Amino acid sequence: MVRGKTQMRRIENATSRQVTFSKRRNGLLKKAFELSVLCDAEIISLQETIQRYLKHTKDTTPTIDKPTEQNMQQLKNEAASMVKRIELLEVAKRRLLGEGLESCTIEELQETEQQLERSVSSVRARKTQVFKEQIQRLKEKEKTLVAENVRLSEKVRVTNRLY
Amino acid sequence: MVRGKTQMRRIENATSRQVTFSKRRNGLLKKAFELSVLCDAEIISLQETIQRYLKHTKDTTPTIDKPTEQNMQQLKNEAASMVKRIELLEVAKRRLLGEGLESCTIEELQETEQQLERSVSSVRARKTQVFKEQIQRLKEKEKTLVAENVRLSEKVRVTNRLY
DNA sequence: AACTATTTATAAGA
DNA sequence: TTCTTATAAATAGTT
Repeated sequence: MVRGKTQMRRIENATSRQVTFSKRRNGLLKKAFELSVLCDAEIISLQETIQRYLKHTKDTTPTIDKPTEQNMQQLKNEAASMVKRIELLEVAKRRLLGEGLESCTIEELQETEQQLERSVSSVRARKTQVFKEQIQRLKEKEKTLVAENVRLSEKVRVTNRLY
Repeated sequence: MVRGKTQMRRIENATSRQVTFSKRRNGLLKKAFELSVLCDAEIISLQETIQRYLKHTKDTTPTIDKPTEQNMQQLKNEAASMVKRIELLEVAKRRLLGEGLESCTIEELQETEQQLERSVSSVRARKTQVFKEQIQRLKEKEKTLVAENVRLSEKVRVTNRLY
């Protein structure tokens, strides 16, 4: 975040990690406190705040208009599954970022490695394609420009003959 | 905190308060997540992190379980940010899987390629480490077995001398 | 929802 | 750990 944007990945050096943790924790606590002062009515309690963070159902929930215990419960259940989904996605993403590998078996590591190799291939193939398309466009442009030049040259020659 | 430092006290205007709450909460969650990524060993999980920090927020009575229109609306609002988060995670994951690259710019492709290369390196490094540990364990086992063999051989020799 | 002028947070260094 | 400082990030008020 400073002196050249840091990568959003696990800090490998244990000391730096501890220092960063300490600093950022202080920052986070400060901001949480500020939020509680500025908006106190909105921060209801620890648990609720977390639940709020965890909410949602797209349109799987047919517009619940009546605020009943049952509807509230349903929303909360859906929230729970959303959370689970987010956690799974985060784990998968982290693995693809090459993080949190300590808990992987050799088989999982192999599989991840192979997947990453496939991914790299796809990305490179796409890059090549994009470049080729760009070159193609440039060549076509060149062709029309050359044609235009020929046309203009001819015009100039004709004009010169007239004078 | 901008355009003339704001006072650190409850925002009286309900609309402003709601807006500020929403903005700052997003900031807080983002920072909590960053902390969890940067210092993962120190942080158990995103949720716990948030819990930990929001513990310090004012504990004005939980109106939480009462099914009021307001609470329902809150739940629905929170839903939106969850969905957004899931969508972002899915996009990120797909990209790391080498899918859905059509919409990427060359720069994005380059960045993804580099990230994938870093990931592959991490995975391979971890594999190497696991193998080395395994070999180390086997060598130690070997050593104890050899020692045991020596001991047994000696015993046999002594025994043979007796008869 | 976006913008932007400022404030705030913070990474690295001392 | 604490302080400093250059720079990145957050955000209050505005549009």
